[in-house]
Amino acid sequence: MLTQTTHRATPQLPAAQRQLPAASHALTGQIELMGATMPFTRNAEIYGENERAEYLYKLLSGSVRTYKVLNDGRRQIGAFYLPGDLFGLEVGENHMLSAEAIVDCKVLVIKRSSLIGLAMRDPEIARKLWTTTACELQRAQDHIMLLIKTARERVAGFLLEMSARSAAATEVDLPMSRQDIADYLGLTIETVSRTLTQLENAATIAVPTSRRIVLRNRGALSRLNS
Amino acid sequence: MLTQTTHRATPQLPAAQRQLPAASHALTGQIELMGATMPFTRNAEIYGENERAEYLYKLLSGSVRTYKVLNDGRRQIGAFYLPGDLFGLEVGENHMLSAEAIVDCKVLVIKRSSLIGLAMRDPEIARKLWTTTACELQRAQDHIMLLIKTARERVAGFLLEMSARSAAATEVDLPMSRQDIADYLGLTIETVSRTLTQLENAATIAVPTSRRIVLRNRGALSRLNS
DNA sequence: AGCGGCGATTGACTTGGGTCAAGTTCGCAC
DNA sequence: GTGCGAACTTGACCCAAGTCAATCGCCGCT
Repeated sequence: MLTQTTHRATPQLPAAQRQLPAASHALTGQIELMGATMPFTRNAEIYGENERAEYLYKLLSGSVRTYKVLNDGRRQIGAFYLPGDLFGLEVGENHMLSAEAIVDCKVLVIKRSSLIGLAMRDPEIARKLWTTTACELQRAQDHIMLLIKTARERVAGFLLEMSARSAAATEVDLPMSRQDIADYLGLTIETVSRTLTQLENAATIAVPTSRRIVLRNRGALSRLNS
Repeated sequence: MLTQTTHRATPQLPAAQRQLPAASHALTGQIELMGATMPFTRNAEIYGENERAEYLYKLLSGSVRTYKVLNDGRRQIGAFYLPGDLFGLEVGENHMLSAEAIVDCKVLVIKRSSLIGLAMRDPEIARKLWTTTACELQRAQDHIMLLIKTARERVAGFLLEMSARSAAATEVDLPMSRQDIADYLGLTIETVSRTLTQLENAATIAVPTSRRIVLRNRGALSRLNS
């Protein structure tokens, strides 16, 4: 890789620590009353890539993954969504990724057309729609930065990101499988597993159960996170 | 990687062939009259990561790269912009990436605040701002899909993308160096070079000069592009 | 208790792409 | 022309992560 000579003087906080302009806070008003709450069971499809984007979704409980599948079967997970997150908002007619429930979920479903109609009248709503899309863009750009790093850096970054998004300070409860993590990070399940045990051996984390991770040395993780 | 069993029935066109909702067409109206045209010389910084985003930019001539630098010096190029493209539009206060002129450029510079003021009054403008951001999101998501592929697939995807964006059908004139391409694709300069000669040996492309590439077998490239 | 079965871990081996080090080509200044 | 430097290419070697395969551990079922 390049050794860039011109460096910015004001380094940005790493993605995992930075407070994203929370999509969860946007669009919380009377708009939500326009929606109906729907349940989805584990692994159920919420919408598919290229389907018409009739609705916007707000996750009430459970967790969701969005993804694309290449025609040779490789899957790339675009994002994980946790309760409070908005997802599935599109500007164009169609969804760009598919969405599935990782575990049983409750989702608030909001008609896109009525929201856009509202935005035509109310610049405040229009701005919130725009902000929500910008939030996704930020997420995607952080994701790109993850994908150019080493396996250890990617896993560290992922753990910090999940930790920043969950309530508990030092303990992360992962709703997704190793396969999901691997497909999010562009690694194999074996590499994710090996990297976690490496970090555990280095006393950086503890893994009491496979879905529960304790951050024992956040500094070390942040250092890895570049 | 995963062998996903549930496949969508309606496969999407690969990114390079799909017609993006062209940012170049958005926001072309009286708004442009609000801007002043500015020249930038080769390698000049147009704006820096984390700087206040006072302006939105429309490239009139030349080409531009946006990028981030990790604190160990690795650089990731976020996008290349060609004449007609808009860049540097932010919803938040600050730029998320830095932007530099790849060659001497002429850029139309538009005040963001006046544009946003206009959007408050005119829902048409508001929607165009939103669409422009959605366009960047699409680009970022396509970029993510590139980064999980093999070197040959990345290079093929890059060539198809550049070809789709340039006027000439079978010939691509690259404004950027091998280092820029490498930092865009998450590869090293050596791997990019080797991959291009591989493709040349396979009669898939021709490389009359290092900045000029002839697509001799677009089908083969598309097949690589997954 | 015993039996599957699935997800996760671990091990042995392979390989694609990175690293380091020469060359080569091209453009430009003199 | 000649000389120089930057960009690019090529070669030899190495290593991080992928592949393939075996094993473990946990949970639910009968």
